[in-house]
Formats: sequence, structure tokens, C-alpha cells
Amino acid sequence: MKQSKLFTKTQKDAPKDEVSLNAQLLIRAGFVDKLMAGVYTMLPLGLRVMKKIENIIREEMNGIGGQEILMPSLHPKENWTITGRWDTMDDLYKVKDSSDREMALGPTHEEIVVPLAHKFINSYKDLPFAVYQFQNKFRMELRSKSGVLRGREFIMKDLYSFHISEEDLNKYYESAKQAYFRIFEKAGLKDKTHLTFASGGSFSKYSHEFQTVTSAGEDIIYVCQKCNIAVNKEIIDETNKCPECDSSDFQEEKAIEVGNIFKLNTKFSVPFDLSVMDEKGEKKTVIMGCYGIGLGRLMGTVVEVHHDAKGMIWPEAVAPFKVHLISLGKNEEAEKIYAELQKNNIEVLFDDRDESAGKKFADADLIGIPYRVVVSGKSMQAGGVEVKKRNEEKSEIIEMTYLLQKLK
RNA sequence: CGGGAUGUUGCGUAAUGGUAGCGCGCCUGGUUUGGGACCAGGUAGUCCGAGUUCGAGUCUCGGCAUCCCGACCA
Repeated sequence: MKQSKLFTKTQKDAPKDEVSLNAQLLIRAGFVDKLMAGVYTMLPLGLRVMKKIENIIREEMNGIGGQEILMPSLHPKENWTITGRWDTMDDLYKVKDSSDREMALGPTHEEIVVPLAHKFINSYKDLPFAVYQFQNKFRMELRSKSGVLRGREFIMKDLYSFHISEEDLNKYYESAKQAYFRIFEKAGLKDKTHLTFASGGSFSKYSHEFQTVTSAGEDIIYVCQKCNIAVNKEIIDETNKCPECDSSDFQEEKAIEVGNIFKLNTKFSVPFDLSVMDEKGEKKTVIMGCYGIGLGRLMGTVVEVHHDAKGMIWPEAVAPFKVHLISLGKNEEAEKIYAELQKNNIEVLFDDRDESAGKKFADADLIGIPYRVVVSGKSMQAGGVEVKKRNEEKSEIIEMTYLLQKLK
């Protein structure tokens, strides 16, 4: 993509009421725009990051047998009445149509996915199975905060799994856990993300969160210094010991909950009477699990973890582009390189604007694309183009003929 | 939802109750091009509604919005 055609612009100053670092950088660089508190538009650069994240997650969810679907945002009141959550869920957005029919804007999809499964699932032979979606969630947060980390409308991947037995759920739950680890590793958050024991509600002892340590975190976790798992503050008092290795050597950290996995057991299958016949012809209530990741929150977390004073530093797997090609002065060579990179399917943002070198470098640092390739009279005199990684200081001159293999 | 703060042009800011100014951006022309270039000319604004006053960005009341702390966050 040519930067001269990009309809968004960078800004030197962040809006003064934006304190959250992730929002400051994402807004300044033109990745997102705030429509109102907790509600953001994804601009071209930001959307590209979201799509990268989405594809990483999709690959992993498919890998554990998830079948992708898309459920609606608009939910009939009846479904929420059946589980009682129409009245008990404080952050449920309720809307009415012109004939006063009440509906909810979905904050989560148990109330929809369970009746859906009910239509197709009759036998133990139909189990296990899992469905997932990327979908907008609505939650009436009394106070949205922390930039894109806590939104009122946000895109979430939610997967629901259905099982004949608790053992089967446990097995699946474990595979989902591993898939989550791989997702956060690809997103560049491996070192700082801890599997965290959290309260499980009334139907299981613990749920698990994936918590990424950063000062921008809203949660307090206690990281076991021995085995690296963590315990959420909400349950530390109950255990005092690491549920994994029994150690009591904890380090307190602030962290962002980037994902969670939850054993629902029969909490939602009971109210909707989701059951199957087992091999003995007996009716069995279906056992469920659910597994969520907020995409925008994950993007914001990556920014909180990977940035410096000049801007963002995207890990390659989630970067909007792989290469930021910058031409200085007038030169034909940059256009040729741009065409060549595109021909070889290397994602490139080409800064072809008529701007000063300083402006272009500052923007490149702010946007944070992993590889910066500068084409200028000076670089060509030195024998090629200058390649510099965003997360390194040193640059090197690469001959044109070797550029492709360097970037592939 | 309780408490606090703040609303001036696209962004950042200034203005004892008395002509709304500056920087960035944007537009025109010219000179520039390796770390947010320069010159000249231009563009655009007081959150909304009442009130006080000869006169309101400034004072009063109400509303709305945003941010922060807390509570909340299957």
C-alpha cells in the first residue's frame, strides 16, 4: 500500500484526555479512532493488525476442531429470561423495536449457542464438538477505561465446546489451553503471559485466565516464582499456595487478562435442556466449556508490551505490514522495489509521500513496522538500500539483488 | 453508580468580564529532502441551553461529553 493513498494521517500529539498509552499510540499512528468512550473504529492499519490476530486465532481454533460460525448480535429477550440473566446481568444492553419488543445486544453467546446446538444434537455420537466465532460483543461498562483494553463494544473470539462427560471436557479444555499458549506466543506475548487460576463460579473450582504482565494491567496476579503459573488476587487468600507446584513464593504483578477458558459444565445446558442419549439409551445433560479472547484487547496489550519512546514495535506476526519502504528524495528505484516486493507477496507500506526525511522516519518509528527499508541517493551510493529492524539500532546496506532473500 | 477534574478550529494550547491569539496540520506559490525543513500568503474554533451584564471563552444554573480514582467486570 502506498502511504500517500492512506486516508489516515499520523499526529504529533495525542488527544489530551487520552492517558492510556495503547490508545495514545494507536490514535497518533492512525490505527484506531475513538467514537465514544469504549467504542473504537478500526482504521486501515489497525484493522490489518486485527485481521492478523484473527487469523492466528482461527488457525488454532480450527486446529482443536473448532467449526467457525457467526451468531447474531441481536438476541431475543426470551433466551436471556430462560437463564435468568435478563434480570441479573448488569451490563446487558437492552433495546426495543418500534412495537416494544425487547431484545438484548449480546454480551456473550451461551444463550444463543445452546439453543442452536439443541436443534442438531441428539446423540452421544454427535459429541464432542466445538463452534466458535469472531463477533462484536456489547457490554454496558459503567466506566470504560484503559484505551482499547476495556470497551463497550468489542470483537471477541468465543468458542463453545460440548461434551458427553466431564472427562471429555477436561481433555478438550487441556487442548484449548495449549492452543491459547500458542496464540499468545505468536502474538509476541509469551514471556509475559501466565496461565492464571481464577475463580470458577459455582460450577467448577477454578477457571483459567491468561494474564499478560504490564503496568497497564487492571488485574493483580501472583506469579509463582517456581513454576511460572499465576493466581488471581481474587482467590489468592483461599489458597496461599501455588495450585500447580505447592510453592508459596509469589511475585505480585499487574496484568491484563488477554484470554480465559471456563468450564461451564451444565450451567447453560440445563436451562435449555440440552441433552443427548448415551449408548445405554439414557438421557445425559451435555457438558460445556467456553473459551474467549478479546481481539482489540490483545492488540492493545501488544502495544503496551512492545513500544518505546518513539512508538510501537510490532511483532512480525501481528504487524500491519512486514516492510516499511521509504523513499527519500526523488528516485525511481523505490517504485521498482515496491513493485518487486508486492510481486513476491511481501506486505509493504510504501512511504512515497513528498515529506522530509525526519518526518518519514518519525512516522515509521511511530507506526512500528518490523523492517524499515530506505531507498535514497545516499543508500544507492553505498551500494543498495538501507535495512533496519524497528527493534534494533543498527542498520545495514543490502544490495538490491539480495533484498528479497533478506526479507523473505 | 459514588467521588474528582476538564471541555476554545482536525490536534495541542493562550486569552483581569472588553477585537478569540499561537504552534502543528490543511490549502496556494516557491525553495528544500538522512531524524518531525524554510519563506510568503491563506483556512478553520469558544460542547449544548438558559441566566447575570452595556458586554460572557471567562460569572451563575441546568444538560451533555471525556478522562481519572473507587465500585462493578459470567
